[in-house]
Amino acid sequence: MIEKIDRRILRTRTLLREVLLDLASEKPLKNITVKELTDTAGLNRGTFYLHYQGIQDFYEQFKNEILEQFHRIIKKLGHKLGNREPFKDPPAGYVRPFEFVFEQKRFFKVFLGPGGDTDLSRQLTELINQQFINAYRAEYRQTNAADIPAKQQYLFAYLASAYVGTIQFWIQREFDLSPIDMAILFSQISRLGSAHVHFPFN
Amino acid sequence: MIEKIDRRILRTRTLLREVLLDLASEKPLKNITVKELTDTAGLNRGTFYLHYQGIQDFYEQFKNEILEQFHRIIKKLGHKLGNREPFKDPPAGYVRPFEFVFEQKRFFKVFLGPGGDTDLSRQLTELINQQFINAYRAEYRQTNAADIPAKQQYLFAYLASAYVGTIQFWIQREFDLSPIDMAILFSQISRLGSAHVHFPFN
DNA sequence: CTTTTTACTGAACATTGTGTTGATTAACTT
DNA sequence: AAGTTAATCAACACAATGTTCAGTAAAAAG
Repeated sequence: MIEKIDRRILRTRTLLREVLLDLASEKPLKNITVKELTDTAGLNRGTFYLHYQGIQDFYEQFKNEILEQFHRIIKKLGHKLGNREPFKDPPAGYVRPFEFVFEQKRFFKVFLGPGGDTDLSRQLTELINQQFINAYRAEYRQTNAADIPAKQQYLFAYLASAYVGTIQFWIQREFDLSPIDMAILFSQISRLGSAHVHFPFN
Repeated sequence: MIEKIDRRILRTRTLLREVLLDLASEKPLKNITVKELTDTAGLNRGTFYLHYQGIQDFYEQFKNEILEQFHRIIKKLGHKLGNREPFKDPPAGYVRPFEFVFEQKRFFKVFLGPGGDTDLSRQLTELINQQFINAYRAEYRQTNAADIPAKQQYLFAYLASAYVGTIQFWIQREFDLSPIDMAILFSQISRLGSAHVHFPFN
């Protein structure tokens, strides 16, 4: 069932997001005000409050939408664990997350970059971490997550944060590698470890 | 030459920090105001502005002091790279960073946890990343950092963010492992990779 | 095309926190 | 004990917030 949303609502909401991403590339998120947002959008300040409880709520909704999309993408690749071999020709599912970040580059640059959001990085990491845990539980038929050995959990936390951190570095370098290369790169490092990785002189 | 600082100055500054860490364990940093800070500290609001330009400056100074201390600790261990073997009996230098985090647990819980600081995680990662780069330059007699192969740089970014992420997870788990165990854990995962790590059942 | 619904506007309002200032008091240093 | 300086108190203008309500414009429904 498709909810029909008033075109005016859609227009102002997307406009506000566009303006936000513009403003946020000049100054940290925390210094952006509702007044500034609506002024540059040419909207009445009151209009903002018809849609959001406050600026915090505005960010939250924006983030949640992206997080949901990201979640839908990564939950497909069920068992990242099984494959112990690093691949040279990555399955599409492993490339997709990087493609998504690239598609939403304006968002990620702002929210994941300096002066960005306090929690997005953590939230992404947590999402990926959960994915690892789910895969582990499926493989070892472990009912509840608390039963997973501590060090195994640390491994997942390690990998998840390395994953997000690598993406952040990728953004910082203005996406100098392709999504495919990123998928290969990550699989190589994380599976082989720093001691066994040797890159051909690219 | 040791600068003698008026005891009153020292008292109010440390008091403000204490109060901050108290308040911040109840609510996100961004919702803490100067008024709230000084009220609960029993200080006049004007006094705050005798010491800091604003709340942002206050956070900045606090962070920078910790970052400097952390920097002093990790710059000692020159070449994390050389050791390709994971160790079971870690050198003191590799344990020290974890000890430091543990000593400053109140600070790190607040600034690195949910509702914490926007940039500290990134700044720590950057600090460690630089350490890797320095070590690499020393080893390969590479004069400037830009000449380091891209994928090598990605490896460093990967490791640095994994390092910080592991610490964050450690904090989240209320420091369930000892600093020594953390040092061992990190060296094992990062050197062997997820494919070759096998933890004894504990 | 007309009617009805509803999103946006404009302006006002009280409230809260900010950053600064100047005179006074209290505490520390020498 | 004298001199210095940090903290206090109260007041100030200022800016952003969140809310309200009557009026207008644009969409959806018939």
